[in-house]
Amino acid sequence: MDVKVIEACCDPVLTEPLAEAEAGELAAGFKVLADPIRLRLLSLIANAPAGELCACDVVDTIGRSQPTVSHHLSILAGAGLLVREQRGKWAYFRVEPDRVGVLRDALTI
Amino acid sequence: MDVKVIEACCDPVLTEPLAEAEAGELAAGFKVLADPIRLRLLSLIANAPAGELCACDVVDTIGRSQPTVSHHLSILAGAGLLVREQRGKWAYFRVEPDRVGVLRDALTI
DNA sequence: ACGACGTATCGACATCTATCTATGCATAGG
DNA sequence: CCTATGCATAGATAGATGTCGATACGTCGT
Repeated sequence: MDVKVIEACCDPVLTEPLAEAEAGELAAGFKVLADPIRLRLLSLIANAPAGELCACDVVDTIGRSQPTVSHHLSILAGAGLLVREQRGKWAYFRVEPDRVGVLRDALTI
Repeated sequence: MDVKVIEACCDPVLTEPLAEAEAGELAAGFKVLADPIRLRLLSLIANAPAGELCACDVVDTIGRSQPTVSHHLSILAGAGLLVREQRGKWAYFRVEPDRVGVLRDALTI
C-alpha cells in the first residue's frame, strides 16, 4: 500500500457525479480504512485520553507483530489520517480529524 | 471480494474504542468503497434522475468490460449499498442511503 | 562506552483482488 | 420459434496486500 495524502478533493459522491481522477483519490483513501487493524489503531488513538498514543502502547493491544503494527501506522500516517511525532526513541501518533472528515463528507447523501 | 451486508453495527470509530469484531465488519464495508470503479458506479446511480440506473447504461460510461462492471455491481449489492431489481432482462440498481450512512457515521469525530 | 530498548526497513511468502475472455442462461421481439 | 440481447458465472492470470522473522538504526540509562 502506497497512498498519497488524502486531500479535500471532491464533492460528495452521492450528490454529484464523480470524476475519474477524484474516484481514484477517494478510493485510495477508503483503501486505507479497509483494514481492521488500521481501523482499530485509528480508534485507539482517537480515544486516547491525551489525544495521542505511543506506538509501544498499541502493539500488545492490537495483537500483531511490531513490524506489522509499524507498517499499518505508516500507511495511516502516509495518508495523513495520523500525524507522527518522534519524541526521543518513542513515536507518538494523533489523529488528523480534517483528513478523516474528507472521507466522511464524500459519503454525504 | 465477498462482503456481508453492512449493518448498523458500531459506534463512531473516533468517539469510542472499536471492538475487534466491529473493526472487521467496518473494514469490509470500506473495502467495498476502496475501488474507483465502485465509487463511480455508486456516484452514477446516486445521481441518476430516476434514482436508479440499468446496468446496460453504465458499462460504456465506466469503460470496462461488461463482466467487470457486473462483478463490481454485485459487490456493491452484496454489501447492501445498492439494491438490485430485475425487470425483464434488465437489471436496475439504486442506492441504499442508510447503508452508506452506516459507514459515514463510523467516521464521525 | 555499552547494552537494552523502541522503531523502521528488508526480504519472503501466502493470499486476495481486479481484470479479461469465453460461456451459459433467460428474456424480448419479430 | 429463433435470434439477438442483457446479464451473470467460470476459469485464468498479473499484480497488490498483509504478515512475519531478521536486521539495521537511534536513543536512553548505566
